[in-house]
Amino acid sequence: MTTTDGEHKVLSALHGGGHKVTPQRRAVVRVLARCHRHMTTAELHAAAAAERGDVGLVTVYRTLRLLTDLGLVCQLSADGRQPSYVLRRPEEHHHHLVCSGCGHVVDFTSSDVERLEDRLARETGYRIEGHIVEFTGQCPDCRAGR
Amino acid sequence: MTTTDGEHKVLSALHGGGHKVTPQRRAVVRVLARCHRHMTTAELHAAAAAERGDVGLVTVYRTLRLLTDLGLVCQLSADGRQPSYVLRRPEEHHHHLVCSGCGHVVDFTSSDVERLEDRLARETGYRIEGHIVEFTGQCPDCRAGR
DNA sequence: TTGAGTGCAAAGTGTTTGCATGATC
DNA sequence: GATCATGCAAACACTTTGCACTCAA
Repeated sequence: MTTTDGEHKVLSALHGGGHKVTPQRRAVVRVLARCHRHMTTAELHAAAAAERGDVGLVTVYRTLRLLTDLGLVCQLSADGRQPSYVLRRPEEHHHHLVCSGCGHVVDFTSSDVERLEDRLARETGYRIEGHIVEFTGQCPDCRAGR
Repeated sequence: MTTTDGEHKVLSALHGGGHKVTPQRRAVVRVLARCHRHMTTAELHAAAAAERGDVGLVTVYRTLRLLTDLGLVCQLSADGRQPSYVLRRPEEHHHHLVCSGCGHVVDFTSSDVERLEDRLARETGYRIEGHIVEFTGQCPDCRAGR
């Protein structure tokens, strides 16, 4: 039963924030930490329940909300209907490039986005509050047919 | 009963595509053409029904789906939960800056996004297929307190 | 005239909430 | 031991679908 860095970091943050570290939360965090794919609530529930039978779907919803509020997890709006989630790895502000095949997520930062934001503020008079910048594509593996 | 350019363009496109131009569709298109705000399905339904009593919510859903498929309307994923919609005004590929106060939408194009896309493709080996780029902020009016 | 379009009601999803039980700190 | 977390079931919110009727072309 190996413990990844990311997993440990999240559990510490939970504990430090006065939140209880329960087996269910461990299971969800472990799943998130182990893969670099984005997952929907339902997928996470299935994976977490495979580790520990007693992880309810409702708990997964509540855990994801908590982790998102704490800034430990990023919510991806992209793709289609349901939001999906990935562990937040870089400390600084970043964006995501998501593989439409396997769901693998690449984090990246870009001064282009900040520059664009400045330009928009200047030209429109808006005070920019936030943005969604997400790219989708096929990763090298999926392009090669696995 | 004034008819805006946008309204006319959309109705022509509908007709040209072999779709019927019904009073209900007219009402939805008119509402969309008259304002530069993004609106949810429910908001559009309320506004369209105010013009003509007999516009059902289901028809609004179906009309928005059709218009989106035809590329006449843009679906905004941003904000919170439900998607919202705006008439597609520029012909070319563009992005949106949305006011979090009044919902006004500014269309813009940016070579920064294309540049970023190229860089990502080069550095990650991904074949980029699409992106979501949406900014939110407060428009000058809303900043001034209306 | 005729098939696309509409409205209604019902069914489908995905998510949240109320409440009693259970486990962490 | 007190409190926060969990699970279940029920409630919710949004969207889609089945079906008979209507109307634009």
